[in-house]
Amino acid sequence: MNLNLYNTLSGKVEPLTLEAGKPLGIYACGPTVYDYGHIGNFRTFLQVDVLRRTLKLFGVPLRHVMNITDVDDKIIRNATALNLPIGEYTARFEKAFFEDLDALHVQRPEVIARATEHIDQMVKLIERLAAQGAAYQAEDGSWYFRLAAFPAYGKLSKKDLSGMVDGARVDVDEYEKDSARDFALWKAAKPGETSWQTAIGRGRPGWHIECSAMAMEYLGESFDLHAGGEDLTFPHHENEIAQSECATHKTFARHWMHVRFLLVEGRKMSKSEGNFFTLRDLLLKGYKASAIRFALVSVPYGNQMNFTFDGLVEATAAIERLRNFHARLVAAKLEPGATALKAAAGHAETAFRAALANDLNTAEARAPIFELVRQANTALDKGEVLAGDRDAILETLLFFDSVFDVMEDRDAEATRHAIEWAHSAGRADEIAPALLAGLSISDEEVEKLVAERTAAKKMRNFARADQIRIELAEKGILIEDSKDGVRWKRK
RNA sequence: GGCGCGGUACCCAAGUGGUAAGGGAGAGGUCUGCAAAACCUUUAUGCGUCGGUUCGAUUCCGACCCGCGCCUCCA
Repeated sequence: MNLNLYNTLSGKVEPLTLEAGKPLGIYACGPTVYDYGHIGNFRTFLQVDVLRRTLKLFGVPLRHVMNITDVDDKIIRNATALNLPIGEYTARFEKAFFEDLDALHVQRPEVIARATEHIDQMVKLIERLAAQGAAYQAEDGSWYFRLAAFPAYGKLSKKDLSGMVDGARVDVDEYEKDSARDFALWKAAKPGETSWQTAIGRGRPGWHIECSAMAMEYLGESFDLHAGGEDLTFPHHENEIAQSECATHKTFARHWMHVRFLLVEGRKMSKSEGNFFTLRDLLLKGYKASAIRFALVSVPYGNQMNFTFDGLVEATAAIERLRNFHARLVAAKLEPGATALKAAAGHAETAFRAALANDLNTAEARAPIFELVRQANTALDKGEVLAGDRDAILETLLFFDSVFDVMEDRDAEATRHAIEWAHSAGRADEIAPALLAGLSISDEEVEKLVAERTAAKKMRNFARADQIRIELAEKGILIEDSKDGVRWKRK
């Protein structure tokens, strides 16, 4: 199946085309590792994860590159304040970033590229630009890209530069640029700052050049798809296009995907609004990683999403519904054969794939899955499900989960990590009491009490049975009796 | 100011020129020792407002109101 994806460059939904024999090349802008990631960051990474999982579902071989920006102004400032080498500072946050991605089940890209490990490639690219007069060095030793060298500038963000006057809203006094809109390719070393000695002088790379250089290094001078948050459209991606296409005279990325920002409780997320949350904040409040993933992924990437705590509660309930159904289906004792349900499962899968193919419409993709769950539950109630139906339904769920990845309950691990981190980071007071209650009882102890309750029930000692259930409920353990046995789970 | 996006039930959220997916929540019911889970019924003659085009608009066009984003380094 072909994926139709909105292309910022053309302003239209277009099929993502493959070059014969080559894996699809994707470059997705990664984090600047200067702090813990917030949910806005993760919305973008999660939506790119949906993209890569959808392509894999469609059988498309991938080469997905993500950069790590591990040198920039904020990093230097923060590391200096802590009196740390920047490498030590960034390593800490890079590690945290990948822990967070793991908690959210974001798959690793094929290539992870650190800016500081590609200085050479950046310098060569700047030299290439300089050779044709598109880059120049200012008196302080910094290098700039000459916007005048690239007339197509603005084609991605649809900006008309002729209306923009130098100096109007631009800081012109800091460096000696030919035009205020020229952007930095290379920043001359300042005393005490991290820098590299290179053929173009001592200094450090500008932000935009790293993505151009690393994308070309791993995907070639022209590649399939470039993705990132919507804020990057301008100036970051526009600048990448300018410097790359100026250097190579080739189309840089053919397709551009931008993930829209989220709002938190209806407002732009900001520290001053008090609605700024890292993943860790949410885990410590007791929200499950799977619920956060499901909530962040369920609104299509092209739509602004409103992230709310009610939404997390809802996502938790929706996932429960799926997991309950899955467990019920697997445990059911079924006769061989198949009914119309088998075909229904196939239709649900077709609708699921079609929704994703339609510009990654995750909201639309969920619907047929939930519909199938209801149909199958109804049939299970009536005892009408046969083994062949189950096989087909489980297969559909597998495809669904290959993209959404919320069926298997691996939440306790992410929560436990967050709690350990809170202790080490001096934030133990932020851990929700309910989480601590849940930790106070092991699986073995739960099993023992559940067995005792089952025995008590058998002897019609309902008082004791209820007492155990209440006791467990206080620790966040839910017990469910069914014809096929007793099941328990952590809330 | 320039460019762009959106306003769908109690909440979240798809969608379509021909009469409103899905999830959550609420209410009633079935099942159950009690629960939980599950199922059934129910909750928008209505899709920001006002006009227009059309046999017919929530869907197209216009105006207005409201919210949001980008406009030099925030995903």
